[in-house]
Amino acid sequence: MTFTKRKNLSIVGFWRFMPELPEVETVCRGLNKIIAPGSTILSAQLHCGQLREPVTNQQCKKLVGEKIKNIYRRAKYLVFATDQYYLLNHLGMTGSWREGQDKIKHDHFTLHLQNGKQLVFNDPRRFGLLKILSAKNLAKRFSVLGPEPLDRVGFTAEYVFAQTRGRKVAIKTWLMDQRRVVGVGNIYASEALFIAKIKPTRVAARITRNEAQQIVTAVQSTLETAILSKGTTIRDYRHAEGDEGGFQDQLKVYDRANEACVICSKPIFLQTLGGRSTYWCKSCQK
DNA sequence: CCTAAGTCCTGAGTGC
DNA sequence: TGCACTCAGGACTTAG
Repeated sequence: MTFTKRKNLSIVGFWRFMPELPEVETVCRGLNKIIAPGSTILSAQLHCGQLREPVTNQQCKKLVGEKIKNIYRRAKYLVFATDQYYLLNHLGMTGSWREGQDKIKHDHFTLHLQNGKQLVFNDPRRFGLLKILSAKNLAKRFSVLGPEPLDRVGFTAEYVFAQTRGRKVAIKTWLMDQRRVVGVGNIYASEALFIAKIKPTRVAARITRNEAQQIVTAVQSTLETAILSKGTTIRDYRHAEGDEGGFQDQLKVYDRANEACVICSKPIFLQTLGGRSTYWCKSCQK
């Protein structure tokens, strides 16, 4: 492992983990503690404008002098709300924020705050996103997103049942479609379907009303437990210092190909579904 | 060579 | 024939 261990980390740490909803939520809470109770931006420096969408230093300069009122999460996005603008950020696959004065490889953006702290966005694969938007344009971007999975009003069995009618995609692919419900990525889709005892390959339209309820309950309990564990840290970053998630120890199927099912002891099956690694138990999930 | 957490785009297909 | 929508597959990128 060539990963450089980070020392003297703040609460933000050097987050390197799977950015699905629980991870983004964890990052969001940490960032809010750093900016609390609200910090004015002294400078906003771009080091690389080639992320998922191009961004220019000139656009970033609009943030200078703005006060960050709060940072919130919508879907897998982070939104830094300032007086006049919204800094929209997506972690992509490998994006992370840390507090620190040092500069390392793949640092793309630095915010200097009046409280003396610096927030740095790092993203090796550059699948992440940084955008400075007006309220109107932010709303436009978010208009395509489905309900928050932890919203008991928007994400219900009735909703899942209705929205899966006529859908021929596999239920796992459906769950990961951010237009249907947000925040569920490849790890938690496998995990939630294991809890729901439904096989990931099931055609969405064949989900029954009762199964829709099982899916809603499983998605919510999985995500809430993961948030309590501060997310999942896995693979290359497993040994990184700093704030590390703990949910990887609770994964029941993801990354456990051929290992014993925690329920029936039969080997966990790995298959590619919609181009993504999918883990499930052929015995427990129907 | 393979794999990887997310999203966006294209093109083929379907149904009205 | 359009039009709107669905869905599968690939592309983007770097690192191990």
